[in-house]
Amino acid sequence: MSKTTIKDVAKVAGVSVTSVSRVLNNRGYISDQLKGKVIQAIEDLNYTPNEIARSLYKNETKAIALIIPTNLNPFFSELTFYIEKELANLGYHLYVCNSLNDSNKEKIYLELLSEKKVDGIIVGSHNMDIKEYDKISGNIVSIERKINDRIPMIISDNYLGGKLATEELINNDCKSILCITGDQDESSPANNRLVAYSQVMKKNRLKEYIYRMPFTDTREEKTKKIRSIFEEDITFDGVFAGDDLTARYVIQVAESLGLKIHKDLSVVGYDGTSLIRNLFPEIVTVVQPLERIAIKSVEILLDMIKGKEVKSEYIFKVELSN
Amino acid sequence: MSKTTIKDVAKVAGVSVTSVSRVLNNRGYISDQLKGKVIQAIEDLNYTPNEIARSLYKNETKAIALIIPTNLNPFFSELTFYIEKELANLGYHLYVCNSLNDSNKEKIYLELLSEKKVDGIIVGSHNMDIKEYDKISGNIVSIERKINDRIPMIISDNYLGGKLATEELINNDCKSILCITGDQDESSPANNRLVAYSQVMKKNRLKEYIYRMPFTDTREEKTKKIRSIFEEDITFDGVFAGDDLTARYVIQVAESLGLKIHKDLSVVGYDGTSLIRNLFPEIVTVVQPLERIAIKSVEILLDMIKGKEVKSEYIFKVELSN
DNA sequence: TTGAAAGCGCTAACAG
DNA sequence: CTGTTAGCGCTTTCAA
Repeated sequence: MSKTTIKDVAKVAGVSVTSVSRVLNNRGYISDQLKGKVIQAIEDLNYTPNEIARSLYKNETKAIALIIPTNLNPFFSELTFYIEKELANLGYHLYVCNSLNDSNKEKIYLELLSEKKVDGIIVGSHNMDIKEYDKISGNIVSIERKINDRIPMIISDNYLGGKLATEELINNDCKSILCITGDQDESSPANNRLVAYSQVMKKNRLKEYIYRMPFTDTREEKTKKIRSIFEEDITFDGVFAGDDLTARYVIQVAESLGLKIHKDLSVVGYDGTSLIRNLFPEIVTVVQPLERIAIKSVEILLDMIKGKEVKSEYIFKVELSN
Repeated sequence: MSKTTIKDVAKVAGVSVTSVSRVLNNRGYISDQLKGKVIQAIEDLNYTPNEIARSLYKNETKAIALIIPTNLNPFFSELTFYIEKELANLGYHLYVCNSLNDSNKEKIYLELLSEKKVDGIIVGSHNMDIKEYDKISGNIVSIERKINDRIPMIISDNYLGGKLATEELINNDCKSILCITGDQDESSPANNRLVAYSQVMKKNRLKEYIYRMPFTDTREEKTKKIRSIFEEDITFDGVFAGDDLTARYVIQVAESLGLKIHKDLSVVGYDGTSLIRNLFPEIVTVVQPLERIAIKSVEILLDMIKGKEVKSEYIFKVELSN
């Protein structure tokens, strides 16, 4: 928090601020002699350039914001991790913004862009009225979410995921398969999992059972709902859960009801984060290539910042665990 | 990303930039008439003040950095969540910095302070040579880590945690209790868990078994080590694990070896994050009041930024789950 | 009440 | 090769 500025360095080195700036940025003509003096002064004063001043001049902050519902969820936690890692490698820093599915909070975070505090935003959230995004200029990419035509989308192949999951359950001889999905709307890429489920079920002449469970439900709420589903007369022998946490809750409820997993009930989850797979290696799940998605998001965003043309959609394959 | 500046607003409103600044900051004398014109112009131009310029002038960024080993770990994930939440409430933004236990990375992140890109830093990491911190001026608080006398420390009562855990195992009639701990050095607060374990064991005339497992070990490495411990002749009937993930791995290995948890082997974990407790409600663990720790860290850091006096240590009680 | 002007720390024309 | 100087967009004395 030293107050040493480029002026102090210039004074101590006995040169102009320009010369200091030159060695700082290693740009422009400068004799080795001056350079030496400047470097010496910088060391003596333990000087660090003020990045804020640089940002103001360059109109560039080397900061990116990531807006997600909550980093408590392993999916977003892992996404955050890989994005931060990649950005750090490239000399950027990451603001993490938990919108908590509150469109008002999301809006406030988006202001980081117009306030010039960030060079770009990666959105993994989606609560704000989509139209609001139309007003916002600046560099934005979106993960697993279609926002508008100007905002590139990095997604995984949700249709394939839904297909793999449903087929896996059918291969396990399940006849009565419940699909638990989030409360996303039809335009959401995640909805394609549902489409795939329906198609595969139809093809196999099986009756569809769809249950919508809001993302925002707590563990207690989810568990309660799952319990009441299982306590109704329909006896499912397969569940395709919308995410791994839900899959785990289903397993907990089923076991508490005396069901044997794999034998009485097959469960397939979704996401396949390392944490969940470490904690519950036995879980069958659709694995998203999170690291690749993260790296691609960063790549696309930085391309946009550099003014390069980017495609409007990037799709990644998923696969079944094990 | 509009390029509208305060000058544009002034021009459109037909006033000086000073007046615009006045209404922006709601400070100083300004007639209602001028104020109205300015507000109108701001709306017409969809103007947002450039926070970077403000930061430069005020020498304050309203940004805080959190340096942790990795936000993949539920403990740090939850810490990040609560810190970000609290900061957002107070109008601050959070940079998340995963040091990956690499002292060089930690050093680079610390530069955020001297570059004036942040107003303060919360450190939950600890790899950098402690002496390096002495050179750093600026506002820093530390979580669960003694860095130096100038840096306040927010910790939980590790001694109490170790005591509760060991006593719980003894109450479960365990006679042969293994303590798995991290590779922290003796000055680390976490070391007090070990001290408590030793004292309680001694008091009960039980033989101590301590195993050090580096934080940085992967799940595979940890599992392998745990397996070889259990395959040796000593047959433990109790394990005090250094964190909940390790506890889970112990349980996995034990079950794979045909042991019944609770009956053949009792396990007590540490941390008690909501995620693990949701996923794994039956786990017995020492619960740290993470939200309170997070809020206190923010409070102390902001106090330091405001120039207030703060204590050098803040200790929080822990408790056993269930 | 209002505005002109200096300056936060830095970079980059432009002269020399 | 080196230095003077004009901003980057904003806030705040200080005069008017």
